[in-house]
Amino acid sequence: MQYWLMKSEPGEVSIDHVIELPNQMVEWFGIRNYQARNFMRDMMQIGDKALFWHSSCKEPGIYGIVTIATEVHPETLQFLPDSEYYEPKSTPEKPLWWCIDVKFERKTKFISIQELRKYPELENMRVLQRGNRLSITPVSKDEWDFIMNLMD
DNA sequence: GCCAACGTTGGC
DNA sequence: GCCAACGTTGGC
Repeated sequence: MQYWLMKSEPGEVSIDHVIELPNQMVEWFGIRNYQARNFMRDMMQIGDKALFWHSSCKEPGIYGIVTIATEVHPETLQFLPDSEYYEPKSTPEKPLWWCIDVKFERKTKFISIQELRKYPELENMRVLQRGNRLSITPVSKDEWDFIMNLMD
């Protein structure tokens, strides 16, 4: 099993929004970055766990935990001409963008990015690196365990 | 709203 | 296939 960190703008999909959805699941739509796509398409497996991060908001940081709940599948919005995520180059026969669905596991104590930066144990976390713009990043088991302890 | 960092695009 | 220009991300 692998661990991940997944960013979402709370104005689009917040952890509280996921709780309200059927089965508490949501397609991880709208990813238009190849590295992030490849993580989902090639590396994620059902049962992997991810830190749910709110970005582009007043208090960026970790708000909850979700699990990877489906196999990888073509992302739906790329085929919808009216969607802001429409991708004319993509076809159902040869989809360009792939994603998984995540399922709500639990809300956690909020841990801000400033707090995460305090710990030398977490200094290599991808999300904390200067200039990081990747919305899906791997988290090591050590980092994961350390963060779980912070939440107790 | 600024801007650093980095990804993408497209002319050559 | 190089690389300048441009666009996007996202913390601050």
